[in-house]
Amino acid sequence: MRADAQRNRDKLIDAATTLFAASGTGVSLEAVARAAGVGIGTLYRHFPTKEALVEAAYRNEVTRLGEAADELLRSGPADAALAAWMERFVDYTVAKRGMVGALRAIVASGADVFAETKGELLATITRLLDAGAADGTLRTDLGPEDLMRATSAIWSIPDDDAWRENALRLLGLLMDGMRHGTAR
Amino acid sequence: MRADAQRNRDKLIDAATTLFAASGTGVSLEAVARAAGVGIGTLYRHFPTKEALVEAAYRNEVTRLGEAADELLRSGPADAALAAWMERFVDYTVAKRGMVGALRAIVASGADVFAETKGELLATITRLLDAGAADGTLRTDLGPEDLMRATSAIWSIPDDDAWRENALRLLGLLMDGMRHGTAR
DNA sequence: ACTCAAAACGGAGGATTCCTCCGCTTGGTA
DNA sequence: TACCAAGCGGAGGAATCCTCCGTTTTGAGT
Repeated sequence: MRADAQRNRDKLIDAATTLFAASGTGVSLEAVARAAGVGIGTLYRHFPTKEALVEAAYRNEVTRLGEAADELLRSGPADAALAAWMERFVDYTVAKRGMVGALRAIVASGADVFAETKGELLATITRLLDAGAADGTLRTDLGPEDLMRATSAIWSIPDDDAWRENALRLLGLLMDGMRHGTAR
Repeated sequence: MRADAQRNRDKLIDAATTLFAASGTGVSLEAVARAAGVGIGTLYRHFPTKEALVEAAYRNEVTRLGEAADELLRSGPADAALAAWMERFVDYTVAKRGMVGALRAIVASGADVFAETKGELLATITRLLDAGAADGTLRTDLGPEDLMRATSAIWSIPDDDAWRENALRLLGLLMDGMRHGTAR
């Protein structure tokens, strides 16, 4: 890749991350290109579809969430780690509100769009669930996709002052089900 | 309202319900108008926005789901009624796959779009939860909105052959949390 | 340092979709 | 029947996603 191409690619990802976090992924691609200081054609050459740009913008952030899960697993039982990780997830979303639409799309994607980002998220949850199976603190009859989907319910909470509180209560329900479910 | 206006309104709702159920609400409004045999201007006079048409198309169906809940409450304890109602919800969604996008929008709507339909859904869940509080089979620290949002997670399940099975497993997790949660 | 082909650039414009406007037609009452 | 408010339909404005193609820039090889 040529040097200027790499520079423009980085500028595009930066601009997209900022704009998406601030105003959601409804932002027009022309606005992203303008903010990055490049033409619309350049944007489309680097990211053939809007989804590709969205995925690129959030890959890093998802990776960081995965690292946080590993750290939590090292310092306590799996159920506590899972609960704490969910809480971190909530706080992360509070900080980058516009990400909600993108995350929803990532989780909901059935086929191959967002496949890598989704896979990374699933791998993180799998590590948490495996640890729960090993130390016996979590039920074992639900897969990582089940939990990821259940967690995605927080994206449908309206965006008001009580958002964080509502999200935590919802995740508390899930944690109770995961800990005290009928099948261990 | 003039007779021809009423006729056209009904034709539009019929056409919209059919097309939305078959292909989702992504269908263009011109296609709906064409299927109803009216002009696009007529469609917009009756339903000023796309959302208004979507809401009109599904109001009836939501009412019917509410009646089903009352019937279930008459024939058993609240936790069983809630579980059975959720199952009915799943089967309903299987039948009208295109409705998913609309339901997601209804549940997620924070302000006033879809307010009536959402209110009807909430009233139904409230009746189920109140019954659970009365007979002691369900925890009481979660509100109807919490449960509705948690249930909405099934909309993010990819649309394949295992959809129903996946949805039921997810709702089973919720029911376990609702029955065996820490706070009663 | 220079050449030059390949690669990247940028913006005009095609296609689709939501929605508005306005001249024509029709239903229902006097 | 005669009238006119109400309803009708479709052309077209605006926003958005994405494509095409002539122009500019880069950097490897001499």
